Amino acid sequence: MAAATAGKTGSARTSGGSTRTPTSTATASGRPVRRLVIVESPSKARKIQPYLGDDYVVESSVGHIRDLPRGAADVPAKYKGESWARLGVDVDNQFSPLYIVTPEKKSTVSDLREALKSVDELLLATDPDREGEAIAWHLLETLKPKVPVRRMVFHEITESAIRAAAENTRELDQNLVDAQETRRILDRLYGYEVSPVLWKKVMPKLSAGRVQSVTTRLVVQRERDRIAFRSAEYWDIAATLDAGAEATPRTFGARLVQVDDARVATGRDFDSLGQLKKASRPSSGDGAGVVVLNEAEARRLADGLQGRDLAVTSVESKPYTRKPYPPFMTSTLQQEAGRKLRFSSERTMRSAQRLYENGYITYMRTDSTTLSDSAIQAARAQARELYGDAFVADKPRQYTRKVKNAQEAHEAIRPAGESFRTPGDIAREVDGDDFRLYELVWQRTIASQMNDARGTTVSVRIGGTAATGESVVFASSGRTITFPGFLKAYVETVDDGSSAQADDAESRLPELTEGQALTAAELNPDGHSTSPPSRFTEPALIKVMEELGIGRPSTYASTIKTILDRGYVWKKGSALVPSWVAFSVVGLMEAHFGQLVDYDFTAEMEDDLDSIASGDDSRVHWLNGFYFGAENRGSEIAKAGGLKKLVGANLEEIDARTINSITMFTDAQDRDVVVRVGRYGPYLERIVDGESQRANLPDELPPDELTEEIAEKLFSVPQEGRKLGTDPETGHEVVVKEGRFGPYVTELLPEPEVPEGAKKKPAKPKPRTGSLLKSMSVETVTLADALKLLSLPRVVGKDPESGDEITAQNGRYGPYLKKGTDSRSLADEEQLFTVTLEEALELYKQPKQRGRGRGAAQPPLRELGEDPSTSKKMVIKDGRFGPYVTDGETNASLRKGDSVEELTDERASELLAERRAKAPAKKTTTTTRRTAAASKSGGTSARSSTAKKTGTSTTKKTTTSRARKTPTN
DNA sequence: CAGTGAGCGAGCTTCCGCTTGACTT
Repeated sequence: MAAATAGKTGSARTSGGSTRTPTSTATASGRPVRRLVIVESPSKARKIQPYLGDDYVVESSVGHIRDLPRGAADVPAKYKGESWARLGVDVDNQFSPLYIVTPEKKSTVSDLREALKSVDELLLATDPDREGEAIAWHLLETLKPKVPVRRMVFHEITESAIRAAAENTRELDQNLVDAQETRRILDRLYGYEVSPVLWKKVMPKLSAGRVQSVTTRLVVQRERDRIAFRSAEYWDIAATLDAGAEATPRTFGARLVQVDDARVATGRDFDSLGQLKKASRPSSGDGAGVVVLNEAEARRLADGLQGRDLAVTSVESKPYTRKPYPPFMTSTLQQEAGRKLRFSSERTMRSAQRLYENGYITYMRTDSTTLSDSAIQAARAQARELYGDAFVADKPRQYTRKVKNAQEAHEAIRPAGESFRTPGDIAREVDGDDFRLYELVWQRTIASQMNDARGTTVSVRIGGTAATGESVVFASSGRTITFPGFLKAYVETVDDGSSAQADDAESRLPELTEGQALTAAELNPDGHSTSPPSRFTEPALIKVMEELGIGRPSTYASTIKTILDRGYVWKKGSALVPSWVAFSVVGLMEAHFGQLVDYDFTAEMEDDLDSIASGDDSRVHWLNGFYFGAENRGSEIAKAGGLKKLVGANLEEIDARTINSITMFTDAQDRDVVVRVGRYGPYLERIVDGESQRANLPDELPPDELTEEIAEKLFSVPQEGRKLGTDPETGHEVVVKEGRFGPYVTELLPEPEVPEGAKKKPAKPKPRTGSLLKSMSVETVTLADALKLLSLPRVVGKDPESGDEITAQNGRYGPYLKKGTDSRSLADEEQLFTVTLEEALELYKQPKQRGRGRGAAQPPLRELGEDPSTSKKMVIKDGRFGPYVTDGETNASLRKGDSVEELTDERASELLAERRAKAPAKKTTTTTRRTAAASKSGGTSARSSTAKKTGTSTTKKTTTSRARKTPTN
């Protein structure tokens, strides 16, 4: 049963009005009080049960049990006709949400109801965070318990903590529940209002959302930076200096850092576009500034320094200490498993889930780095045992963190238990991914309780004067680690493509003193070029998501899966590359929904949710601002007039053609080279002599590799398809191609010879073409198939009465016969080649019929009874769009979940009633209205705006903007 | 991105977060 509630009632109070705390231990009859405890996770329930004993029954909700309906199919009949049914939120009535028990949770809910029957009290022990509070409230609303209810919270799963939590319960925090509900509704409104804009303007089935859209934007922006990047070259001198025979090591490396008063530029002086940063330019007033050496200068200097005296001008020694890293939380685990083990975040989470369920590690979806006291003791004990006292930190280390949106409902991820099993201990039980991940968690946890690594860093500067007069300074630094501390147990891996040094890397310098003379064993001019910012890997992207506070531990992996599934991003090795569609979508969002893809949007939302949780703001007030707008307060989107207005205005204003055109650069003739995102994938276009020139873009070409050079190459490749062979009759080559209307075969005609003295080129003859039949595919079509297709239309014969020729051909709506302007559909494609004149004439004898099968009317799939409301006989028929029920006047498609065999008369009647409610007008008016609507949406759709037909039906704005654009194209 | 003649039941796609099995290949 779908439990629907529109809006909250006063029943959201716990303990049924009772205020007794702590709860009593016995019933009036003297029997011990039995309590049902509901947690979120089944394995947590198993773990807690023994701590609480026989008077408690511990069950789990397995996450959320109710949610907004996913789509129309989930909406209970009662609300189907409502204007807000699509959203599942009654925006005009206090944003009342419609909650239904999630289909897969129905059995969980009935199990919980059953368990509730035998207890005297209910303890809602869901996680101590916003979502957990909401789950508790949903349980209360759904189970409607008759017994007292209390909220139980704990942050640690130990016997004492659990027992204490059971004794110190509280009431449900309605404000916190409100904050969660606000978050849920905001996400629904954002996702379900903005996604349809993308369907109309870019492509069907695309999606937008608070988390995925910003994440996609990050990847697109990085690619844009890479495209804009221009590599810069800078030089310095790498010297090998000799400290004399006594020194160890005798020689060491140093680099030129200064010439006269100017600092020699290094990679850090260049920005993300590869250009010298403003602050580093000589004109910035920063002393004598920075000098970028070129090759000639570097060589000249190196030559001028040959054999010159060098001397140590300063030696600076500083202690090096490095603190251990905090224990893992979800994001850092995914990052390190990605870097060290090369696991995708999904693979990491799958493995972690197994380890958790089998009792090897603590809960794996957490944003906390906190360890329980017993875990700290266990880690210290094990570190002591393995590495000795000196390696264990003097005092227990606790890692608190203040990170955006942290809810900290769980512990850090660590080995489970009061004492840890070493990887060796579990090697027999666990292998593969799970073993390697456990080892990682174990090492990191142990290391977190160990001592700092200590050592020394030494910075040396060496001066000299070149024969040509310049004074130069070389620099060198060394790091020695005298006490490795935690590094002995665990070293974090450095990101791919990062210039950072691992924490345990050492480099030794000899003992040097100020004034000490040195000689240069080698002076090598050294050229460098700046490199573009590297692409995101999954771990790197998750790190940024976490820093921006977008997404939650339970969703990092699934968000990445979503943007992969939608085709916004694809993987090249471990790098994430944005698709051209992503460029279109992000471009649209930035231009028209800028507030929604602002990197700070979630952070601001979290602040606002906090004020709802603290009671300073209300759910309805906030949502009103977000959806309907508010002038003086609230988010940027509220000031912009609210989401609803924005979506409406943008549907009219956004020009699909502009959105789906990504101008890359201008070619040598100053023509814009544009990537167009079309229905059949992206292609390149430019206007040459007033004509559009197009080229296919290879699927595997990352946007930043589309250089001018490559573009020229692509343009020069003829639009060729797969060659099938040569037509023996004409000698023309036959190819199969993907076209605007799907796959087709065509012949390649030889270039016509231009007769001498001819002023104009002769008109090009048109090649024969033919769409593939349904039974054929681009991959498997043969030359024989192609020749058959090219032989169409086939002359079937002449109508003896009129003398008109009857032909069989393949058209827009499939195979058909044509006689003048009169046509008849053929039942199957094979008939194109086999139908005889007699059969054709037989077909023409029958009047043109709609919905006909092979001449006879299609029998219904199933007969139903009479519609109780109209007393009309109902039948189920099969149509173009699948089975539908009809009473002769109204037709209604069967929905998801309806089956032809099991459809009841009641359900059929309901479907018909719904259909009637939607289109109450009479036939004629319905037709005109539908036509109008169709041409309107056609005018704004990406697909049609590129097709010729819509020229007349495009909106004024589209037309003007296209007209304006034409000259530049 | 090829160009080829109808008339007609469309309905669905999509969000973020919280949790695991029960399905089939």
